[in-house]
Amino acid sequence: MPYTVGELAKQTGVTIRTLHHYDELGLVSPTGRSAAGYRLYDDGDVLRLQQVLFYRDLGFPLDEIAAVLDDPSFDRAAALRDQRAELASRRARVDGMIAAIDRALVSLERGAPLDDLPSLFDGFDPAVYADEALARWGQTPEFAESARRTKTYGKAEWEAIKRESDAIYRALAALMQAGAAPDDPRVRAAVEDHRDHITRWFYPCSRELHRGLGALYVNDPRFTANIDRIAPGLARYLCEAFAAA
Amino acid sequence: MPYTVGELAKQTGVTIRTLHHYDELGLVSPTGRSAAGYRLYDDGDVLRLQQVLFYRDLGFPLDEIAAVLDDPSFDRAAALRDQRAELASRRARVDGMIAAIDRALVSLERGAPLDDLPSLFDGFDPAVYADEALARWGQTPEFAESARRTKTYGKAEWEAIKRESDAIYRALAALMQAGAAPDDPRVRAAVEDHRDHITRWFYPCSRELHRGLGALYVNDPRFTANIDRIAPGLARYLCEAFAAA
DNA sequence: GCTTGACCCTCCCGTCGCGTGAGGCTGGAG
DNA sequence: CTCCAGCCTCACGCGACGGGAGGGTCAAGC
Repeated sequence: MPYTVGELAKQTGVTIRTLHHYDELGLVSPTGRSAAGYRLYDDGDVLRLQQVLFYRDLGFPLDEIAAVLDDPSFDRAAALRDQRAELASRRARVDGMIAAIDRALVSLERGAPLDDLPSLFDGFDPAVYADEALARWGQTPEFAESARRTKTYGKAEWEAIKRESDAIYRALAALMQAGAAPDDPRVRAAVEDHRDHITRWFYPCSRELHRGLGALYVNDPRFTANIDRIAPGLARYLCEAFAAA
Repeated sequence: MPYTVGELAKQTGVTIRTLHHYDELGLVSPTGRSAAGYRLYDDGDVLRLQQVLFYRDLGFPLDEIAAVLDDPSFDRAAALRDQRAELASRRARVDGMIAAIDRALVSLERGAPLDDLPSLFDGFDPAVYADEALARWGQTPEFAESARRTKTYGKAEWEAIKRESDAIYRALAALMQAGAAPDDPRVRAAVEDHRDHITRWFYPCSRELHRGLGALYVNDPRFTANIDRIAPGLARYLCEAFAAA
């Protein structure tokens, strides 16, 4: 005894529109049609639908569900593990947003009237930059200029600096992950962006100074950890890229 | 010194397309245009963009961002708390999916060849139903019929039963939350669906028996908790609705 | 003065999983 | 024969852009 869309919808808790959708995708197509064109689902179709809904409830996209179900040789366990990893990273992103909201709420309570203060450098205090510079470059004129200029920066500037550097790092991380060599022209361009960023915000940065900065990124675990948070191995890659420019 | 789209994109790490998008939404519109029609963003526009990106990174939808930024009297703290709650429920959903995947992986490892076994009743063993029925209805013929029939049910059937009952409960929860009275005709229809569901899967369920079931839902904390997981207060509402039918 | 290449513009279709109609047949009950 | 519930096929809409087509603009080098 075959089911019509309405009956099947009631049984499975999906809407009729969803059944239509799955039919036009070829994901769950009724075996038969009545003379008037009504969709008629038999028991096999119902089973198929339940399998689809099983994977859907696990967050799989519909095209992957089709792939899993239509290929008996598909490695289900691997698919589940992949999906688990995907969900885990989704959860991590949500956790990050929640943490950022909590930080914003705290600083709001502390009386900061602007709620756009940027929960800056999340966890990486700009003061660390200053300490680093002091320890390494001591009394160099570059440090003096940087200190003089950064002293005048407010929240807006630090926000801008962080966004800009993040953008550059992300671009370089993407190139790294795409397998671009450190002397690839696109990498060189991004490296120049970074040097320009340092020059505009901190001090005039020569290529030589820039190479030194690259060395710092791999030799100081605090810098390494912070940079590698964007992408594992990025600090080392930056060091090589800065040297190749 | 105003910025063009490309310059601003580099500074902020967004794409040019995103800037176009925000412009056509009126979310961040450049103050000026060059003679040739190029968008020219001044410092105020940049600030505005950074505020938008701040909220975007917290997961706010763009229309809410516009509302927050365009209304100075907007309660930012409340908006942040609301968004936090939204993210928390998103996180809970992802957690549920991950837990379901883990259960599926475990049963796959245990050698179950079908990966569509449904991680049934997540945490609510069907055996509980049996125990309940035994304690309450002892030797009634209804229990006998139910026991005889459910004995033959396999995974597929239990899956179907759960889906069907979930669908009915969700429909009733929606009606409850919409403020429908327990004797509302739509509620009556859904109640009949539920009674029919019991009759088809377990035992012939008269209206009287159904009322008894409703009482069980509020008097037994296990049932209450399980049902209220779908929506708080649903168990009580069901009891009233079953009585009003 | 002209070409080149990098930049900019405005449409406009595609994504993903359906929701939500519009406009029109069909099937069983009264 | 008439109702009304239920079915059908389009087809647009959402959210936040991605990406490309087709075409103007700007600074630099020849």
